[in-house]
Amino acid sequence: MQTDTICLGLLSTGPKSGYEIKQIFEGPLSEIYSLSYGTIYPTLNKLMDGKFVTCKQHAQDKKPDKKVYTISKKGLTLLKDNLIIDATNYLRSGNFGDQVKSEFLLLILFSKNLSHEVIDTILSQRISFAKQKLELIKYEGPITPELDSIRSEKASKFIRGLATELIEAGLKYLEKNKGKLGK
Amino acid sequence: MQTDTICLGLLSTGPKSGYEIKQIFEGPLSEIYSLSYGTIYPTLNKLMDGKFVTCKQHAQDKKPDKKVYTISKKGLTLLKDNLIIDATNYLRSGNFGDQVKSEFLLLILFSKNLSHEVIDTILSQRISFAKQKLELIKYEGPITPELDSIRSEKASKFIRGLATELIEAGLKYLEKNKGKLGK
DNA sequence: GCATATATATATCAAAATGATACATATAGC
DNA sequence: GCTATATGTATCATTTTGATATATATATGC
Repeated sequence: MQTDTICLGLLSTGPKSGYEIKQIFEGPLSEIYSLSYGTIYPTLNKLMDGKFVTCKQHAQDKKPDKKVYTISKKGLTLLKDNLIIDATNYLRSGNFGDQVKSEFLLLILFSKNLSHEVIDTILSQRISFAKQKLELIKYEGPITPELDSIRSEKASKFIRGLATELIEAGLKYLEKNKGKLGK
Repeated sequence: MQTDTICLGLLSTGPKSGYEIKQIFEGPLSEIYSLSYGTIYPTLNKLMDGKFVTCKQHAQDKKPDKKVYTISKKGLTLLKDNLIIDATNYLRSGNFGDQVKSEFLLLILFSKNLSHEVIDTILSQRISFAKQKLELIKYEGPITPELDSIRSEKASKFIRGLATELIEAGLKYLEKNKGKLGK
């Protein structure tokens, strides 16, 4: 999916700055996708050039201006068109485009070359990491309005539910099978 | 994790060609990681330059020569050194480096902009896709020797078990909740 | 009180990776 | 006989990353 489409999709749930888009990928969407500043800022500028978004500069005393982007009518049209194309390509290719790169699992795969102590540490660190993730994802308390506009979407709840199930399944497996790897 | 380390790790389970490395990322390791030819071939050449691997060219009549790479002693040392560094960085950073980019979940996230029919199709296509994946991952029948050298590793079985649990959990969730998204 | 770390905020860029394409042939299906 | 897929290596423009720079405010610890 093009970065343009992803940014427009996020802006379709409410106006946001580049920094806030990045925050979303570090928080609520970290199980789904990621984008770096080097991709986000140029994309927002490109969307500005094409009038797919508008920008309001909020002066903040002593902090750099906050540039809040709002999707335009033209942008919303582009978003819908692009999503339909993406969905159609999906269905045709039979490839759902999920890209997973897990350094944890690579370390496990190559664990023959590591000592048992290191492997044990990696596994237990991973388990506590997964528990933290679960706490974070289940958190329902107060949050910034920008992040909340994502969190309250029906689709977002669907995805959080799925992510929760996946993390729990992984956690359960690791706790049950961690002994089978080392010795 | 550096591409060098990943290729060395795969070669540590037996000699392989660039094409076979790619095949592994399309098949048994598709749940873990991916690499393109544009990354694999230059990396193998770089490893050759540094004498971390050796290469035997098998002439095949009418097909291009098959270049089979074997890890050297120097390469095995580098692999172990790099893995320890990676494991240590992991533990220090608290970041397990998993990178997930799911176009499927993005489509779901932005599904407000799609028709119910398209959403339903995406969901049911995804469900049958997951079922295919499960069949593939559970397959224990005959396979090329190169792929088998990966499959028979203890770590590999651990990872396949984990992948199976994750896919099953996701499948169960989708089947149970698919109705909650559309209407 | 002072130093250090973290959060807010945008921007840039070298290095790395992708995705597409090119080339050449064999086999399998229709 | 045609077309699609599989085997196999290689290249390259475009995209993305990951690190860094810049600037300030606030919170934490000693």
